[in-house]
Amino acid sequence: MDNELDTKLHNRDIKPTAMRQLVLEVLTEQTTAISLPELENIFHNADKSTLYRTLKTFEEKKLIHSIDDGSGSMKYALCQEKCDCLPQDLHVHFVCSICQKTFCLNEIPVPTINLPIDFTLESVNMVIKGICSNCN
Amino acid sequence: MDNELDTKLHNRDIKPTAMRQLVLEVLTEQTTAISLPELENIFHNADKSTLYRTLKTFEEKKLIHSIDDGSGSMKYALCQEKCDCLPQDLHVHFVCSICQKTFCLNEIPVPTINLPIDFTLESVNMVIKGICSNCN
DNA sequence: TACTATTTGCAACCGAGTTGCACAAACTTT
DNA sequence: AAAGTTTGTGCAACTCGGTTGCAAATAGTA
Repeated sequence: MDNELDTKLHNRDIKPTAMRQLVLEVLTEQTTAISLPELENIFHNADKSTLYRTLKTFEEKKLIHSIDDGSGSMKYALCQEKCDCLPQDLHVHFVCSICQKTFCLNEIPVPTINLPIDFTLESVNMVIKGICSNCN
Repeated sequence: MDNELDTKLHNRDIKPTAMRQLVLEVLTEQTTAISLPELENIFHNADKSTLYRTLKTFEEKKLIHSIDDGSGSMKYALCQEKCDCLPQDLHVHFVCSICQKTFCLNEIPVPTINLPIDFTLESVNMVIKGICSNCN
């Protein structure tokens, strides 16, 4: 017996505990990225460090990616199915200065940059701040 | 009597107190961006909140800009002479995963992004992580 | 000089993130 | 099934960057 969430977990080599299923379910429902404190509010009876470690595990296994949107708390969002979080997989993020929501602009890959000589690239965090379509 | 630092402060409408002159001097010496904790280490006898407020003032007056490089502490670096910190003034930043230093790539403006319909742009934070020329 | 505004220093606090440790649950091996 | 091992969870405590209130000090002004 293996629903869609369990499959996702299994595909990323994560054992499907109850906690993980619940967290993944919430993450799946979101249209915008979510933070650990927000997750704590949703699961107000769950333990902070368990949620924390759940996110860490998910991130390590590349089920989710983290976005430092400058809000003071890291945001997390589901990766695309075959994402490896390599530079070529990365997309631009957008944070709304009104509603504070953080969007994955999955259709917009991070632009290629010509780094100065002897600088090598590992990853890119590109966050655009502005006003989102809901608030505009 | 008005040295170069005082002129810089004056140009940005900041009263040149002793503390501010010292902090600006340190900022001017840096080739990479610096954080509040680092600044505290340099001025080990100065007060944290004074340094904090000094940076805030500098940033408000656009003498410096802040970079959220994902290290956990905000970094600060001098703005270009006529910078207004508008989107078209922004440049790419680079953080080295070995020496942890954060560089302003002043020659590299942040690329223009075509946002989805009804999204409006205010600012961009683009941080590239990799290995710098010193560590390569 | 007296008054007002600004800056500084101190202390205390907040909140996100993190860790150690003991207990619980799941999985292995016989 | 029992014993042993690995993995996950819950709790408490802590770190650290950032921030604020307030009073003392300093600078600027009438």
